[in-house]
Amino acid sequence: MTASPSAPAIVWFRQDLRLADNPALHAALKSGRPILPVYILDNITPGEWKMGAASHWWLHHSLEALAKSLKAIGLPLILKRGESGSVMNTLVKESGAGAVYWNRCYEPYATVRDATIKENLRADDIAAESYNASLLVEPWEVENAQGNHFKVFTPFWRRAVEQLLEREMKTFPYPTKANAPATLPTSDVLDEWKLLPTQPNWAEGFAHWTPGEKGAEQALLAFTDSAIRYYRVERDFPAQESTSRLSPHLHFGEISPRLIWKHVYHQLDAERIKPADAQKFLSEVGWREFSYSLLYHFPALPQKPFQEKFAAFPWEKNDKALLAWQRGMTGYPIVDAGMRELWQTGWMHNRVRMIVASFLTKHLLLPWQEGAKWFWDTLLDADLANNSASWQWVAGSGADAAPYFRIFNPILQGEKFDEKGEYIRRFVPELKNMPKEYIHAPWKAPEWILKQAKVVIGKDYPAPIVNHEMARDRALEAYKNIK
DNA sequence: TGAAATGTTGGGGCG
DNA sequence: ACGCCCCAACATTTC
Repeated sequence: MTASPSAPAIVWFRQDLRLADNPALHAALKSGRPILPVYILDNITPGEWKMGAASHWWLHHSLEALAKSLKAIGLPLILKRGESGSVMNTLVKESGAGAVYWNRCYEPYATVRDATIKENLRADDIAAESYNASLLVEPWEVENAQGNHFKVFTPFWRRAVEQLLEREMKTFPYPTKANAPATLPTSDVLDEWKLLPTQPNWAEGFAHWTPGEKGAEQALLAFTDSAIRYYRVERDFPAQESTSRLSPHLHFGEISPRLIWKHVYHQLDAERIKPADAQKFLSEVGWREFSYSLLYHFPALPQKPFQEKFAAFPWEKNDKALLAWQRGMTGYPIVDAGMRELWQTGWMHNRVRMIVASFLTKHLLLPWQEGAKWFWDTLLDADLANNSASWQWVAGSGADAAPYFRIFNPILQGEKFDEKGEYIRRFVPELKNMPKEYIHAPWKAPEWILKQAKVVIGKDYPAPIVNHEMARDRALEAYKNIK
């Protein structure tokens, strides 16, 4: 049986929680059918990569924002929970839908899941179409001369930019009005999903974020209006607010990378920013594209080392050390500040992410997968492609990765990038009175300095859980096993 | 998008 | 004036 043209079109929202430049929504509008927007909370299909606690917090607020925006153009948002395929099946039957549109997800479990759903829908004569809303280039579009996917970032991005400049970048306008079906399926109540923490409310420190499409747009405008000018130089200093902070918005698809690209070029054409500044920022967006390409071509990226030889690396197991790292109690102030920033704010500055990741994998010799899991649960911008690719990058096992022997010295990194210790003082308050000369290695401070700063090492602030020189030698020794 | 070890150079102290 | 040593300062190599 073929559904009538007046049968509703379901728009299945996933990681595209926006109305602007939303191809699936646009397709539904174009179809002329009544539109039924749906979000399915699927904590079954993703297996071990089901959404983490911090992401749940963001999702709650983002869905609230999405529902509000949809309402303003005349549409509801139907919330359902369960395994995507069977929920969709029920929804289609209940609503008598004639079409289902969605924007692609690229996680391995999602591509498999969505292919099956599409096949089943079409077998029932229901139109099913998917679109690209999340990436500047599809992961399969960027190939080298041999027709393979790139394993090095620079040539990848060069090729991608060439392609992007060759073609017109199409974006879809923000819709003004839409029609909903006369009868609606029942919706879950968002609050009953209990996505927000209650006791203890560990999300207090998340308050400065504004999830949702409007918050994303504000963040983009604020950044491209001024901070992008200093981004190239200042992005490495965690005490400054010089990065875009767009990552969670991008992950949830509250902003389209195409609109980011267009907006940066617009600023460039108006000569409000310099080409080098625009390029630097866009190349960071490019790393996201590169990560998606890697995950697409190497679906085991979240579990297995991209470079096979790392399968034999002698990682250790040490729950006590892992816990100290997670809690920001390693005794290395720059590491601890980062881990506490993560816990308190749901985000960590990129420079510090590299430092803490290097510390986990090289100073503690703990597997990068452990770090990836912790980030997955605590980051508001937790994104399977970015998270997996970046952890492998630091660990040395990834594509175009930092060589394993590039071991960060947490003291030097602190001195270089948080010279005055502002960032450390913000997140490690027990060191707030330490003079900058000793704040990066407080255990080396003379007795009278410690006394004056009211710090007893091992009591107020932990002694270093490993000795840097010893750890460095040990890491290099371990590396010899796989060289 | 490192750090440490090793090598080289050149100025100054000093016999 | 000269050679020698010391050691920053910088460069190169290695991990």
